[in-house]
Amino acid sequence: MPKLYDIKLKEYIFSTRFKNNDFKDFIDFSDDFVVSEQSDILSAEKAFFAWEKYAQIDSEKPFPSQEFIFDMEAKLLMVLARMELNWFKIDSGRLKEIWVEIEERIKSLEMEIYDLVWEKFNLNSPKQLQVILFEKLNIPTTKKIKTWFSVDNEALEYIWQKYPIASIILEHRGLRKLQTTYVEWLLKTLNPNTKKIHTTFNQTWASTWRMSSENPNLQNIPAGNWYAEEIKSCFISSSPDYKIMVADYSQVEIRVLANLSQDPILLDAFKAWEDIHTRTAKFLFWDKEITSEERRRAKTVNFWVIYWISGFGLSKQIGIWPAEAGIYIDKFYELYSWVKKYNEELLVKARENGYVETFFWRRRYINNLNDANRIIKWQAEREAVNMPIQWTAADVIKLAMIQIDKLLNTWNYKSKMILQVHDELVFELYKDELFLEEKIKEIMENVVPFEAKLLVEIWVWDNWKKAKK
DNA sequence: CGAGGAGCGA
DNA sequence: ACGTCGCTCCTCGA
Repeated sequence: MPKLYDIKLKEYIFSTRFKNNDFKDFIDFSDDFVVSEQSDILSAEKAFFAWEKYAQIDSEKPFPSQEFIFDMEAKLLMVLARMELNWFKIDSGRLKEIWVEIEERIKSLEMEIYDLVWEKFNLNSPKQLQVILFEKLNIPTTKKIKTWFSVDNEALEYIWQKYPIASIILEHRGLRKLQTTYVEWLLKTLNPNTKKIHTTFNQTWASTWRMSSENPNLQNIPAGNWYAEEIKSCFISSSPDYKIMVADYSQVEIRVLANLSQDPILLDAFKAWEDIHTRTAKFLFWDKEITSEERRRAKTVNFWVIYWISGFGLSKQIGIWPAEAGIYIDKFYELYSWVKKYNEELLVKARENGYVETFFWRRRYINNLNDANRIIKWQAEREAVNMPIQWTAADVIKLAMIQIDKLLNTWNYKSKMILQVHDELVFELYKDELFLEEKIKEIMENVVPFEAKLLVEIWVWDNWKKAKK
């Protein structure tokens, strides 16, 4: 495998000629050309930015595993280039139908709103909406923002029971979002010849070393409500010979936390294949039969406590009083006492060294841990606590992607990896290669020999829509 | 064109 | 003041 800087030297010329996305105008979308040229250009871009970023790190003190990380990113570079060439097929006909359906609903919601206020105004303008709600209708304000009072979802949800107009605005806004950001943007970025979506993966732009995706961003396709699921079902396989396979890391962050903190209760729960949210719920709510509502609350607690959230923040999340939320947080640390100890020691070390490290010794320098301003200090602490978890999770899936790509390529399988969404991989699975499902699950779960084993869930369908968890 | 408000995902 | 990050949309004023 060539080193990243070798790739960079070889491809530098391309990256300077085709900065950013300008190159798309030069691409002839006939198949041969795409495979050879575009691959070079995309790799070049990534190599260029990756090299720049590593050059920065090089100027810092060297640290043990730099070569390992460097090697991983270099290998991933090629994997991403291949993924971008595979593209995701879209059912554009259905997408256009959805656009029309949404448009009709939006029009009727608009009429309802204009009727209620006896006036036409621009619903897309928060400024105009503020005037209508807070001056014309005299609705009490709830949340201050820089300029005046907020009309965001949180504010509207607070008043919708007393003022029905709020719920209409909420629905209207949600549908506009789907229509413009997703349906229209997907149709715009769709390649008309191949009916496929070409996203660009950025390997090195995110400060967290997560990947990002743009033109279009395929990492924030909505899910949950009816229209959102309809949009997801428009992501289809490129031919009837292929299925869409989704492989999803289950609770990856809390499993990573278990392994970093070595908390015995947490480790045991995972080793015994217990449901971790129920485990927490049993402790929070006194060991009786756990209702689904209690499990849901415990899930939120598990999820947020690893982000070092305040009692105030947690209370807003689950709609309880701050004092009660504070009790949940204390309880969490009582049960998983090593997690608390681990976080405290991590912060002590971070203050001494000025940095924190991930499982793979990626390093993050953190400045404001001793800032006199509490707000800034807390933010730095959250960053310090978060980073080893989030970044380790990002590395886990990167390593898995490299191995899976190797598997698919050495045996010349027809199945392809087409997308990464942080803890989820999407494949086109060829009909004669269904056995790859097990192999891929095996790779993903064992790519890092954690004590609390990683768990991967897999779905296979005709499209990207999947059952709600 | 950029800031600000808003909202989607992980 | 009280998860983080990234991408995209729209408006509005310079």
